[in-house]
Amino acid sequence: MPPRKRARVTRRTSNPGKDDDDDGDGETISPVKETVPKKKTTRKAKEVSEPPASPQYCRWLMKSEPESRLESGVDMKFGIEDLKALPDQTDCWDGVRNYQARNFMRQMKEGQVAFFYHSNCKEPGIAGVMKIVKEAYVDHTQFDKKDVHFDGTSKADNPKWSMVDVQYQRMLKRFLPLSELKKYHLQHRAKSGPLKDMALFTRARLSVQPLTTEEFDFIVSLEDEEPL
DNA sequence: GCCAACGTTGGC
DNA sequence: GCCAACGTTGGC
Repeated sequence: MPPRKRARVTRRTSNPGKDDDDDGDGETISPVKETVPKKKTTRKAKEVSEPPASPQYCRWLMKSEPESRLESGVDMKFGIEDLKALPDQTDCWDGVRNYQARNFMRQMKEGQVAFFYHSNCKEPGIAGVMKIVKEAYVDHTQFDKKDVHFDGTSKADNPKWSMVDVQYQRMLKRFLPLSELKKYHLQHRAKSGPLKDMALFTRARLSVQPLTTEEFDFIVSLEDEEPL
């Protein structure tokens, strides 16, 4: 991994008390309902604790700030151009300090794709596409006292935070501004369309969020449309 | 720079 | 376990 990483997104040092909530990702967004096979006397508790029956997503959206902003003296800037400029155009997505976002990263599988979203900037929106090239592993910055995202409550034998590696794939043919996505979202909410429940609007502050394939495909199709 | 939305903390 | 205070995210 590259030398100096700026962080992205959610920081927050949490505390020992309530940590680990495994993974469930409490969600309200679940597209798929799961019927729990409760019956059966023959089967005992299946394996240990179940991997929570969460719907499995395979498309993602990840936010990062493309413009300079100092946080504790450290520049948080990391836009898609910065990812593209790295060796192998690959980087680890460190610094996520929000349980829901972390849990989504833990669900990511190698080869899946994610939108690179530019947040907290002049023109927020989706800039391009990247690919997950390494599944969730320990985010080392939680143990680095010098890092902005150091978390003193995380223990080496039970690390709290994870990250994945992402690789630049391509820019979108045109930048898709949040304002445009929002128009579609409102339209689709009124008439029912693919973006009616998009997490970008229903869970505004989530820095790592899932997309259904319908949402993803619709958004990609906008590349060839005139700006709304 | 403002501030609404919302996650986290911690007293009780 | 409730909930008020607090801190952060991120659009505008």
